[in-house]
Amino acid sequence: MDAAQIDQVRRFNRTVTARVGVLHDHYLGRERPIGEARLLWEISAEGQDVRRLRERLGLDSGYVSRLLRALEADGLVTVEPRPQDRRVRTVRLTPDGAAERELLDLRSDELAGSLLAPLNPAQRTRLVAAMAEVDRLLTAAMVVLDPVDPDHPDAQWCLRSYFTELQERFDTGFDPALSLLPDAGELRPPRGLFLVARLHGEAVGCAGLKLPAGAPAEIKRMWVAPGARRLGLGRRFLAELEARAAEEGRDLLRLDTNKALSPAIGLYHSSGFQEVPPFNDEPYAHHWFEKRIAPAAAPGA
Amino acid sequence: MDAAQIDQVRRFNRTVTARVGVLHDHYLGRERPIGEARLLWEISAEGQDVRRLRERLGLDSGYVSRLLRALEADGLVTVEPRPQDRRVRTVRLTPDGAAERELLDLRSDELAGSLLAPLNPAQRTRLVAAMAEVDRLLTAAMVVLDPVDPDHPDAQWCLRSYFTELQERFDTGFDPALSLLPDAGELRPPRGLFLVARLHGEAVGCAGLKLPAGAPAEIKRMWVAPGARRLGLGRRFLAELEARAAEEGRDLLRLDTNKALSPAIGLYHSSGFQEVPPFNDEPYAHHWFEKRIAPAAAPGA
DNA sequence: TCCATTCTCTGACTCTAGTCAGAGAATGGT
DNA sequence: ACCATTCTCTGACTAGAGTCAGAGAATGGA
Repeated sequence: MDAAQIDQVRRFNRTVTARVGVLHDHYLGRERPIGEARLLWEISAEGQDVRRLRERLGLDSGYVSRLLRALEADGLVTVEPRPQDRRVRTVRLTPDGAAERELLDLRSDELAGSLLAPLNPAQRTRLVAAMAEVDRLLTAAMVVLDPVDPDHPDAQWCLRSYFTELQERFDTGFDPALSLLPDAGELRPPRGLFLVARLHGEAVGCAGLKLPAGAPAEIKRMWVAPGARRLGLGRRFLAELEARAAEEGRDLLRLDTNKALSPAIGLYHSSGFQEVPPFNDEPYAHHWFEKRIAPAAAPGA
Repeated sequence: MDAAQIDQVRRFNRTVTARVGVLHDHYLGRERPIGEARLLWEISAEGQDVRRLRERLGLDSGYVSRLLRALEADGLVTVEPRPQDRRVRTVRLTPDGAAERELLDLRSDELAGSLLAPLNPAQRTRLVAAMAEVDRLLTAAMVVLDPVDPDHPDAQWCLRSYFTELQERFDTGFDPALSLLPDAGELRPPRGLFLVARLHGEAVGCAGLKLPAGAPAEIKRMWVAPGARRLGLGRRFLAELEARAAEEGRDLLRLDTNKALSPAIGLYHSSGFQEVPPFNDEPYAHHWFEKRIAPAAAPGA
């Protein structure tokens, strides 16, 4: 990360906060405080728990409560206890609220239009393309990888999605019972670990690492949600697992994969993995890879 | 401007205001109200007129005054009347103020770093490039073209800069006395017009149009400040002047230029101008261009 | 059944941001 | 010398954003 890059990012921040940020608030908050507008914006059609709203917007509970009271008074939302747990309250848009949200969407369109309007068509095309790129990469930068227990709901959700996808993509289908499944203990310290990738707190991918005694470290169950692909997440998982295996003093990383997963195969190749003869009897595997890695001492913190 | 473009811009706005906007304020405003921080940020080392600060930030004069009082009380700035015009007051950073600004810069670097940190080098390079593009195009979109009197200070400043630049770039040097200079009256309605381009209220370019009776319309003194180049401003000037000449019922636009101004020559070619034999005796001209345009009725408003 | 915990809400604040009207000093043109 | 204009500042506001402490209802577990 060199100084010129930092510099460009700074210039970008300046232009963009000046232009987009200010306008955004201005457009959105025309006849409504932006606190209320932001809240309205976050309430989806099916309703949201107050708790979740607070988390997403990072606001004080008292403040959110007050904002909700204001929206309720305007007849834009209803707030009701959730039947299963009456402490938690769920916010829903009324028809009026939905209409108001619609209006915010319209404003958002206007803002977008005002950014493009002064440009000629060629410039517009280039601006939109560059924005898409920035959007994609900033989104990628917002993804966090957390080690979790394989039994954690997020982990379980990822694994279920993973299996469903394999079932669809393998021409033979996929039956977990026939596969060499590591039991959860193998993907939990000290025998391994399991990472979940999250975007805005929502799970969007997973990857497991087996660290068997007396055998090479092995990557298992790497999956990225369709909506989070093309963000370099697979590569990031590989790098992270490699670093962690290295910290454990391992010098070899391996994995197996199915021929149907061609993007993954490309990823392994371009990440320094070499194809090797089968090292296990996984019935769904067609390719086996390994990569020499540099073992490192565990870091201080 | 199609719906897909609008949509992408909206997605961008959301990601960016969520990520950059919020962080920006957060980083910048750690121990100081962001109003003050923004102001501090805008005061350059040589000092700024209060008026200019107000314009750049788009704030109420009373508000700015109050903010300045606060910064002054903290010993970060001094405010003194400008000797030539004691109504205007100039703000200057004290050493403490410069240190504080330094700190803001550091914060800004941290923010930039935090955006890049989770990415791999290839992604960083792409992000930075895309940001530069967005930055450039949004900046371009912020430039406004205003018709002004050729005696207006902004126009005069542009013309002086223009002559200085010609002096440097022509291998013969440039002496305005030898050139075919239109007098100011020729670039002022009804005999012509003069446009100034402004970015954040600051002049960044100019272009004049002669509309002589019984002769083709002629573009004169088109210049773009070095800091505002590569924003498509030259092309925009040409388009604007063409439209205005058309409104006046003209069907031919012409101009002359010096061989040293190769980017301009490229621009003329790519904007539909054809090189023609000399139509005047301008001693500094090597190339003469003209373009047929479609005369139009003057618009209602 | 009791008790710690979770979740939301209310009241009572503080601080920023920003607006508006008008005063007062300088200036430029006549 | 006068007057309209320009520029900055002050006073008097409004309203939005956000914090903090604590009350009260539900819940889950011992």
